[in-house]
Amino acid sequence: MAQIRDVSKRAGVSPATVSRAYSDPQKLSEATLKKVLKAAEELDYKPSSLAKVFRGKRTNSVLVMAPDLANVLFARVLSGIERIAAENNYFLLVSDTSDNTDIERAGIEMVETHRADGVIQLGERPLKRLHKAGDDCPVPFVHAIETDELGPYPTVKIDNVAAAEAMATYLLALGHRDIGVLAGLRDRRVTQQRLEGFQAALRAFGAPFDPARVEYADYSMSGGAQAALRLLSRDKNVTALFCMSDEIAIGAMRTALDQGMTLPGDLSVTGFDNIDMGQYSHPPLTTVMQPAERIGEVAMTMMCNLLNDRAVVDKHQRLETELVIRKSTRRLV
Amino acid sequence: MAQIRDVSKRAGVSPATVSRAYSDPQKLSEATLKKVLKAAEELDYKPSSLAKVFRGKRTNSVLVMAPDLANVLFARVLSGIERIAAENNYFLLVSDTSDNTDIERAGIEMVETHRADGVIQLGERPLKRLHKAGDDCPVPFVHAIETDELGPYPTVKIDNVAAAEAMATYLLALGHRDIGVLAGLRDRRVTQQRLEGFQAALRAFGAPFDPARVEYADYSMSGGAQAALRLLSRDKNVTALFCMSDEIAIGAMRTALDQGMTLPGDLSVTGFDNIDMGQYSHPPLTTVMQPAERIGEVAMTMMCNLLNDRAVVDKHQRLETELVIRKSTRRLV
DNA sequence: CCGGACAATGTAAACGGTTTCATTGAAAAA
DNA sequence: TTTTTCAATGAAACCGTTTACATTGTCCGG
Repeated sequence: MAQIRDVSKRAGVSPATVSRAYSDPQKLSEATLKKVLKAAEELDYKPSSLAKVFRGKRTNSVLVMAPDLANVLFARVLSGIERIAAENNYFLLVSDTSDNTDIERAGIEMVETHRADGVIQLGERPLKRLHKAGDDCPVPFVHAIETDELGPYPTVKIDNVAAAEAMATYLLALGHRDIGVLAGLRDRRVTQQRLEGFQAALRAFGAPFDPARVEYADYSMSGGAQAALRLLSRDKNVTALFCMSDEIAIGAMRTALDQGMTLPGDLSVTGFDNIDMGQYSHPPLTTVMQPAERIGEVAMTMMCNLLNDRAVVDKHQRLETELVIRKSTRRLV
Repeated sequence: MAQIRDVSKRAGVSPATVSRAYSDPQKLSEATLKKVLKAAEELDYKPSSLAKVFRGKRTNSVLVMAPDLANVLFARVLSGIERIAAENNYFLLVSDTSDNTDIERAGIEMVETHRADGVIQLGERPLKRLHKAGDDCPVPFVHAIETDELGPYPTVKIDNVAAAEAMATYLLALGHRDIGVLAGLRDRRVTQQRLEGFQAALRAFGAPFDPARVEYADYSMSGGAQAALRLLSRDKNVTALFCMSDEIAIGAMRTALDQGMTLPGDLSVTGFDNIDMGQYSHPPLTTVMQPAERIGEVAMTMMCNLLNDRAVVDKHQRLETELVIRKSTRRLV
């Protein structure tokens, strides 16, 4: 591969001039520029971005850590991040953190060792080192989706408690009082928040909250199916199921159907997130829309600001959610 | 940030010795090693992997180009790639190629310009430059999922025509003769291959193929729903729908249900890929399993071999598929 | 007791660009 | 004409490691 020196020789100029031809061409005279470009062309020269990056101390890439890439929601967020990244000429390093506990270290080290300029985290695993850093982050960091707003870094998410409350309120307004909850992983912040919202709605309606009507599941269809089975076989009186993700809801509906129930005749079911699938499930799923791509876009935009020392205007953004009413819920007569 | 020089000074050794403490410690005496490590610890020194990479000419990262990250199938493949990458200490650069036509160039340039050591492509957009390169690739390259096996680079995929033929055969064996086809994007290789398999099965059963019973859709649920609507309203006689992806099938089932048909009573439907959702659709979807994660794993394994100058044993791998019989199909009486 | 081999470490040259600072020459100002 | 200014370019240092080669010292066989 041709190098800058080869080009400079062939063009009869210094390496510095060739460099300038790429970094700021208007610094060069018309003639020189043309000469250099021609030589470069002839030698099929491409500046090694590695060398550039090394010199410049900027990798132009950011690390995205996601708990599960195969999960639709995260995939959509990633997709949003990607778009903004591409627009701003950043590359994305992605890592699927799954169950790995060393990930925290790894993520930060990526930037400490100059592999990435910053990191965007989607999952919730708390990064202790970032927290104790006080008000300024050791590395450019953005936390999205499952985050409290306690760290020194910017966050993007929806207002989970408000969204859950809205959904529960809808169910209550339809006349449901015996509502089962198919919660997500017990120790996840989102789970807690959505539960909180659910309870708030109950309180507002003066309805009691029965902890025995809560089942926990991982955020998957099979988890939802199993949790529904446990709940439904224990408690025949629930008329509605408040599920903390669309996947859980879809799994639950499968179980209900398998048990011979009709939907929403015997049981109203609500989801969360509004993944594509909800539109095509049977029955189509009532859910709350979470703007996943948008969250990704905002997160990456924040990162760009961080990296360019621009102030992040809105440090903790909460994006709007929206109730999506479809056919999996009905008024209780 | 502390540098190697700082550490070397504090430990009273040369930078080279510090370097060796990390790259091959057994070259150093017990005492020196301890001294160096202690100094490094005290200074919180982390070798700049950027500098290392620059010197070593190896980035230890590979670029993955996917047509659509939000698509479950690709997300799963990516997930498989990630696992193997992590095992081998590679990082993943991912880019969503979507509709961008300049991507070919970009991908190859990434390695030419030393941002990545190799590229794994999932989509089918043909890379002309690779093709004309003859028998050796200009860059380490692996093509997965939607690929012919013509290029000089290794490929992983399933045998789409055989799989489609198996599925169609199953439908024919159930007694179906009037089978509509909900194909994917017309110009995609997979689409062609699956259609070919379908036709082969018909031939084997001596059944005629009616091109008017083929509708094309993008590989999405909404595409499937629309295509089904077109086909079903034009042709009342089809007793089965052969869909080229689970998404298409799920969309089609929605349409059928909305038209008041019962499934599989009035219409048998088959999918392709075996995404999770198929298990939970209504009715559960008969489909052909495509080992997406495995494909990712194999692809990344091939890449590792390529990058370590190990021979790629099986240049063109075709992974096993499997018919998954569920409830969306029934015998025609 | 000496030369050779080897283990442990140091020296300095890469790696391939960018960037600061210096130089040159020509145009503009005096 | 002389001085000033500025645009265009070149020379060389620099980014932070690795590594080929050189050096030192020790141990061992002859």
